[in-house]
Amino acid sequence: MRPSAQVAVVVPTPAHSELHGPLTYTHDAPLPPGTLVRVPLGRRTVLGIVWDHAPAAPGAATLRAIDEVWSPLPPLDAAWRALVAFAARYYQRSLGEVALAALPPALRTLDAEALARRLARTPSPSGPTAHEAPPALTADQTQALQAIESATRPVLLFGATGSGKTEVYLQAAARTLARDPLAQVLVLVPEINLTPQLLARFQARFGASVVALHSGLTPAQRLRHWLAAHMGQARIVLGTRTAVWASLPRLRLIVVDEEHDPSYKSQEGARYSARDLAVVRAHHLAAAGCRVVLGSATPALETWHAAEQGRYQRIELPVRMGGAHWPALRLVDLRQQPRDTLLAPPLRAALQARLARGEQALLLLNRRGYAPVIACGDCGWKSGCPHCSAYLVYHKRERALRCHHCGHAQPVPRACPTCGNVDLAPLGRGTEQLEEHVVQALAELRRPDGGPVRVGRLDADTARGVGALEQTLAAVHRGELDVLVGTQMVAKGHDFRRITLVAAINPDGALYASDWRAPERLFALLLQAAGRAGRDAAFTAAQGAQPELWVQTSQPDHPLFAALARHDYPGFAAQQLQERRAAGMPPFAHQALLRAEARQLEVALAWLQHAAACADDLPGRPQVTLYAPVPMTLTRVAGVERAQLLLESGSRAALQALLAAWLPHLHALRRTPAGRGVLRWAIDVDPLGY
DNA sequence: AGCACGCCGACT
DNA sequence: GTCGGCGTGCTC
Repeated sequence: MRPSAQVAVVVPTPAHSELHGPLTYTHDAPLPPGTLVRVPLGRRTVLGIVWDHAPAAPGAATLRAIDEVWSPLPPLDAAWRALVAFAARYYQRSLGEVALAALPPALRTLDAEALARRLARTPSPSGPTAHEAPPALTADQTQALQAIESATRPVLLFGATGSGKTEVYLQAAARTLARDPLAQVLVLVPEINLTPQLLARFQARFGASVVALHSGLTPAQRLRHWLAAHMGQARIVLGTRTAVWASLPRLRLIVVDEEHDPSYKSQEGARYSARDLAVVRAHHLAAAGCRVVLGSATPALETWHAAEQGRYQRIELPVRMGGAHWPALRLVDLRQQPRDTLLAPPLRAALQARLARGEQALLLLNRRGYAPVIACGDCGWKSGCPHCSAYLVYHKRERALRCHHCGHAQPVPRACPTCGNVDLAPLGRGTEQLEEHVVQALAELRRPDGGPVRVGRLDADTARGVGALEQTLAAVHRGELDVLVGTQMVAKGHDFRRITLVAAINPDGALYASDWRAPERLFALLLQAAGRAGRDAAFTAAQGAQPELWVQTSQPDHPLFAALARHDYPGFAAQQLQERRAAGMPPFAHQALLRAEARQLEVALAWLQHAAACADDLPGRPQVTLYAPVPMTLTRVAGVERAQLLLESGSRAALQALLAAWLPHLHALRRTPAGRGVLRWAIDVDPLGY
């Protein structure tokens, strides 16, 4: 058989490669776009995807032949390819990198034979097996459901904890599946291990037609679930941000739960936003009637702004909470307290009173370890990381100093390394110290049954290991722990029945932080944390307890707290948006970052300076502001210096045009003297933090 | 990114 | 005498 057709194939060429379009291969017949193939690339063979158009002039003198065609597998459809093509263009990555990263990693290791074996073992298509009966909806929920069904724009489902968003998702999914016997639904969640309840509820309602897609699965499970989605057997796919890439040939509804959550933004590789791509994906499928629902109690300001402008349709679910009260806000002015106060007297008294009555409490402190740094009182030495521009955190129980950025660990020195002083003191507070402090402060206290108060801690340190997280949460749930101390991970989605007091020990970092998105995140965290209190209305009522949210702060007059006291997200958002508009910040401007890494900071900065110079005269340049290159806030991590250059424009099109035209110049810089010593560089479109 | 080829230091 | 350090270059 003589090769007679030229076929465009997308292969995994990384962003740094200058091969960013499809490559041309030969085959004995044309192949439909979306077909998976194995092709030779250099000295290896790789997985590739047949793409839509063969380039007019292949860039290579001699073309090579496709090795293997995976014909048993249906091609990836046009809508999937459109999503990948959009993301590659928008986030300035190569088509191949995005397309291949969107497939389950295990697929890349298969050959045609192994694939055939696997497909033979896939189960027969399963419809949604009716299990648990859906509960009756409230009037508000019914209205929300109807609005979703008739929506022609993305829907923002704005509703607090306890307003019944999940039931709306479930019934919207049920109606979508009922309307079209082949329809598929995609549900995105921030972190699957923190929301196992949602998966459980979907499985209880829809049975085996629900599959999960997230990084906690084994490679084989992930592949099986991906194939089930691709073959149309899975009717509902529930997963984390990577699930936005799932091949779903009959996708008709996308739900993005907790849409404001920063974990939807990928921070390495292609820096995509799964929430934004979900909106794009639904838009591509608008003609087929696909809807997208973004749900949150504290939407991202970008999303809120889009709703204000009418680009998204806002649907509000009023809080019901089964008659329970919204927690009252109690502020402690830390300026009136001694430095480094952990529990101010009024908070301590409130805590003791609650525990003595048999209620539970949740204490939030966003720093793990015992103290964020140890210092010498004589010479001023501080425990800096040898590889990062950060302090080593003191972990008392481990007797170690640990870097939370590069993983460096060392024993705690007996004496100051510079002056020999043996009196080294921990500075600042972490969850480990808070736990110790709370245990001491409550040692004398007795619960109504006469037992001692039991204190538990939940952070990345105690949650390590299989099931550790679930065990602690279950212990709180069963009432075996009275106080739970932890980082923000305790605020997410858990249902603690008897918690009536939630306290943020010192969240001020977010108010001083140079990160201008910090207030938005803090508001979301505190509102979410407050939602943990008073969940069990019957218990709260029987106790005669008004649930409380305590915040210790040295800025009690910050407008954030006034809005929080009123439980007023719209008010908070209006105030923040006004500030953003005045300062010309997103969502009133569009941003991108060029980041560079090198062994020496000067090298990274100089490269960015050269990069800025090449941007002159490019399309879009007049409408884009390029700021001066600066070191990142955390300059050095694991021995690598990092710097960045911010680009900002009122016009997304101008920014996109500039970035696209800039990329070849940036690649070319690699071969110039300016490129020497630059380890890596990357463009981050719509960056979250910097 | 892989994965080669390609020239200079401490080991079986 | 080799094993191996990562510098530089290529992949239809």
